[in-house]
Amino acid sequence: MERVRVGLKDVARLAGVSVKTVSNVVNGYVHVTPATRTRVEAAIKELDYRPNLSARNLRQGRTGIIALAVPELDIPYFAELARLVVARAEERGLTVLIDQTGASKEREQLVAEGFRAHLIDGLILSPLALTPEDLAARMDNTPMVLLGERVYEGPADHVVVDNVAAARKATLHLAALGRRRIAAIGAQDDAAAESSRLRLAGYRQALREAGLPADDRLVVPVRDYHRADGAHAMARLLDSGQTPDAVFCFNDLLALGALRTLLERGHSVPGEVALVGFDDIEDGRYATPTLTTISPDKQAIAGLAVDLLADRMAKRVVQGSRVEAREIRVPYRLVIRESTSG
Amino acid sequence: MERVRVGLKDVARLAGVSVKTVSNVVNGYVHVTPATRTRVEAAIKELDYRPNLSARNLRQGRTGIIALAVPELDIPYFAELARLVVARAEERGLTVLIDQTGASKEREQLVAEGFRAHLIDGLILSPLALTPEDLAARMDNTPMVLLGERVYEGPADHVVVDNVAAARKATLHLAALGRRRIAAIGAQDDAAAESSRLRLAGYRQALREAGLPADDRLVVPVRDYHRADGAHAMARLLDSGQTPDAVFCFNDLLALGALRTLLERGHSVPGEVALVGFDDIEDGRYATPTLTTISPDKQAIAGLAVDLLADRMAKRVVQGSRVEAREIRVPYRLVIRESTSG
DNA sequence: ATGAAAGCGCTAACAG
DNA sequence: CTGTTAGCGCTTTCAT
Repeated sequence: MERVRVGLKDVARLAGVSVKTVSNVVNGYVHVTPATRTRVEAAIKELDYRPNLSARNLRQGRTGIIALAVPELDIPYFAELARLVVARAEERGLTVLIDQTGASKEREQLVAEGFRAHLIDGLILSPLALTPEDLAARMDNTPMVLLGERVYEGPADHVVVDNVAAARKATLHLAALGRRRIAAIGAQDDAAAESSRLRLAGYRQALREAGLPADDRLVVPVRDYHRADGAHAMARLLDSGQTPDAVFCFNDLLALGALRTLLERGHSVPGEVALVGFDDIEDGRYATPTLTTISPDKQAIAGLAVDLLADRMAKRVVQGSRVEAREIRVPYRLVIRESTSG
Repeated sequence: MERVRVGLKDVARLAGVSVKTVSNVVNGYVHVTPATRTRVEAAIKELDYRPNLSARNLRQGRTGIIALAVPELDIPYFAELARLVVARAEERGLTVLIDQTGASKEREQLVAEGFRAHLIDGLILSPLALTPEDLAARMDNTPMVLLGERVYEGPADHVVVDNVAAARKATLHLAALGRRRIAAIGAQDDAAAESSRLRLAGYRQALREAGLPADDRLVVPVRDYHRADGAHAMARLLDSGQTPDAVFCFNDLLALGALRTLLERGHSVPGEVALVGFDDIEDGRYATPTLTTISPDKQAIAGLAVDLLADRMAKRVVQGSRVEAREIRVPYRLVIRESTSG
């Protein structure tokens, strides 16, 4: 038994009205007699009619779909963000489609250049490999909101956390504990690695303020921001003989990896080495010791990203794309847990 | 400066050919003179033409979009699955849109009943709250693939792991270590909680085989499968005076929560209490001690789900929806780590 | 308050 | 190998 394709026309016929009237009912217009409305609604239910979105989209020139482009969905920070973005979008009647860039410059560029043109109305992008120049040179004019530090002056909104200030705060916390040899894990050579650069700056600034010497042997570069990178970085640091008494890791995954290496080798945390991360992912709250970390307001990040994007999408319809780029700073907190206070 | 809406017609005019020819080029048809092709391609680049997907979809009756419905994106198991599904779908030219059901029956039903009708061509659903009856009563006939144990005989494919056998294997592993008081964390009252029911069955079967008494005080129910639930369940177990010498947790998050509680209270793992989880999420590989777990082949789950779905979508076009429901069993392994072998 | 008809951009017959 | 044309299902003037 094959379900029949049912359209507005069929509903109209059954209800004995015109297509326009059915459309009005479906779209909740006001000027419809209650009687007519009831009749139409009955017909809709009877036929199990569902509007064809493709047709509606074609007609209206929009789809109600936005894309969220993140490096990878199973990086907890982005998974948490994605959950919040999807939830907020839903509240606003928007559907979210996910693009995974793998932090590859090519994929990020593809996404930014709108390879989903005509399918999405807007884009939330977490650029990792794209340089400010790349972004400034963007041709596509689909509304876009960028997540992460501001790196670009084009007509795109940014939702940012003050990475320098947050990294400084994390490092000062370690210094205040009396730690003198504070290492940093998470430096990246890559020119595009904005947040790495900024967190490093905050770390160095804090050392200066605390009157501690900046020892480059305590700054460990990583390839990626995964647990494995943190574990390897920590191992390299220990192997080099540069045992620190504290480590600021540029994200929680690095910190969890580093923690693993430390415990594996019999170092006590925070006894011998104190540890701070960045992101406040749930893992850190259940690690042993629990992880001190910088906690950005993810709810705000996701909510604002969707709101800004929706606003820009609306504006675009009315007045082209001539809207000032806005930058919104989101609050963060230092959450002190056992890895610095056990 | 407003970008002009450019369509096939414009490209055709510029290239001096008909729309059909442009369409042929765009869709990579064979019968096009190289010369013509080049000319058309030049025009496309010149105008920065992008096909309007809504129009194409409307015409073809499909969208190339599939939905992945999971309880929540930041549950690591589902995040890992989502990453793999999105990646595999992309390989097949499909776009994935995410629905978060929050394991709510209402939301799951909405998704299964096709509230995205005409927007998606197919659906991959991980049902948590839906009962077999709910699913059997499904009206919508969008192709669907179910993830998890088979609970339903309708025309939907299933990608499953043998929960009973896997749980049995995990429990037998603990018994083989000489543990006698093996607890289980993760029972659920909910009638819809298939995998909980099955894992519990496997656990009990293993106890019987190992000649161990089944003590219901060692079976701890939970509300959800999050870290917090595991932590609380373990606390309740310890508080009840029923200290076990091993615990089989029905997923890794429960195990990580339980681990936290054990360490917090000074119990050694695996010394006093050995621990096994289920899912093999990355967290478990970096916990201290690292977590022994059942590792389902997630790559296979995601890949097969997409493949089965794509196959069913193709078949539907050809021959309606008359295809046997298929059930595919995916392999799993017991991965022994420190939490049972330290 | 409702109806009639045009057309969004594309693909697929059907011609040639 | 390429051109012409008819809709896909919907919203939206413009009438009534």
